[in-house]
Amino acid sequence: MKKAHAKTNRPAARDPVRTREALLNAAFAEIHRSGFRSADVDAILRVAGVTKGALYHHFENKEALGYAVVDVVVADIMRQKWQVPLRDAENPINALIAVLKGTSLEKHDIECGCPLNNIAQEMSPLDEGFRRRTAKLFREWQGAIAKTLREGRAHGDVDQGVDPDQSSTFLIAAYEGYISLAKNSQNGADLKAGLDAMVRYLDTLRVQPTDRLQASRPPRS
Amino acid sequence: MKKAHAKTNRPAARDPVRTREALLNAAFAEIHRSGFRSADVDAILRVAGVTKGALYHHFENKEALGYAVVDVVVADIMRQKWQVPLRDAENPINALIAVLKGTSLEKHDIECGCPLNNIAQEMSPLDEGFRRRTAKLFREWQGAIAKTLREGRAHGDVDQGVDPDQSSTFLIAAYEGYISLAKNSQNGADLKAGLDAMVRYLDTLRVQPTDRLQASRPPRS
DNA sequence: AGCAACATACATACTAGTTGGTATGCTGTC
DNA sequence: GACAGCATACCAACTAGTATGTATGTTGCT
Repeated sequence: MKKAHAKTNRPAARDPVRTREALLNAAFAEIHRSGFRSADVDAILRVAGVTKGALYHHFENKEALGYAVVDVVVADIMRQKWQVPLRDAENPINALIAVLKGTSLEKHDIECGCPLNNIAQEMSPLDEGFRRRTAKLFREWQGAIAKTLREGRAHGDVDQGVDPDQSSTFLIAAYEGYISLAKNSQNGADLKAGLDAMVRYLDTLRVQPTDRLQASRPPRS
Repeated sequence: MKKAHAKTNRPAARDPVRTREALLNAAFAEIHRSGFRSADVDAILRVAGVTKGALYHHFENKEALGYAVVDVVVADIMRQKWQVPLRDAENPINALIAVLKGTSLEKHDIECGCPLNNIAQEMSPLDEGFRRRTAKLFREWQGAIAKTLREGRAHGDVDQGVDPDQSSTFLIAAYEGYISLAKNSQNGADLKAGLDAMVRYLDTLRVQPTDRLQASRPPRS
């Protein structure tokens, strides 16, 4: 009996779940391009194919919509990219390298940057609700990498000298930094070079011969 | 007849240089806090102690004011913090470490983040004028560090295995990354830990005994 | 005197949010 | 099992506030 509405991206009449998702997806795209404050609500409605009434039925205001975008859409993107591949990986270093190599070098993605970092940078000083939400996602991200490294260390794939928390934070900082630089230069080669540097760093975290000093691994306690 | 308005921060009557500087400084502060697009022109005027007429006498529009802020104020901040100390440094590694240690851990500075990166992140995808200007400053910054490292290598203070360009870009990416994370967490200890990690990395760039393999130095060609 | 350097008041445009109303589908009742 | 009753889902037009930018007037140097 479910209405099989066909081709448009406009949600079928009376399909609140679809409507809500259409709004979230459209809002995410608009926010990703323009930032939250400059995100045009009317543009979101046009893409979602609904009107103001629908929006303000599902969300109290623009801020609540933005919160939901972070809680649902951005959170899902990050978890799909990082947590899921790391969760059931045989070798953590290989898995991390694979994730890095999976980073898009598409023009559009480079120009828009990291959605999580974008919102965090824009809203952290201005809105505690956004700040807490993005900080939570950063913590989850950092914790997932640290956990993987810790397990890899126990399993003999990661060197004992590695501090999982420091290395994890370092990886995230470098990753976001390179993405930021590439967003500015609009040059995919810059991001590629940065990711390559990170891959080389990750290789240094593998188990090393114990007789060799390892002074040159940056993040250690 | 000269109105001897003494105590306010309002520029002296008929002092165009002062007026222009007051506008630039007020605009920088406002943009640093709120970003360019959400920067309130009236708030800038209030802080600068002038009116719309003065603003639009000196600048064609808000965009031109923003461009000037980047070209003058932000450029000066970056050069004072990096280029100047590096220019006449005896030891480049020591100088870079000193610059890092000079990074403010004040609450206000952590919450606002790096002015250059802020504007670059916000405006790069939206305005080519801003993008070119910020990209130029990043290039200058990157070039200055690379030059220092190159000279240090020739002088015997930096290891021959170091690629000045890659290491320089890496330093900037990590620096901006850590600042971004701290801006989000609003935790000065996070930034401190990141800077410490960078200092440890910088120490690995010093001349090393040649018989030791140095696989674990991230940015190399 | 005449132009640069401002101030004041106002026009114009945009945009988040509201209001009042309509259509749809579920649910309990007979 | 059908229909009254009702809550949910949505629409279109409007409002109120805010933002940039402008038109015009005034003041002070040189």
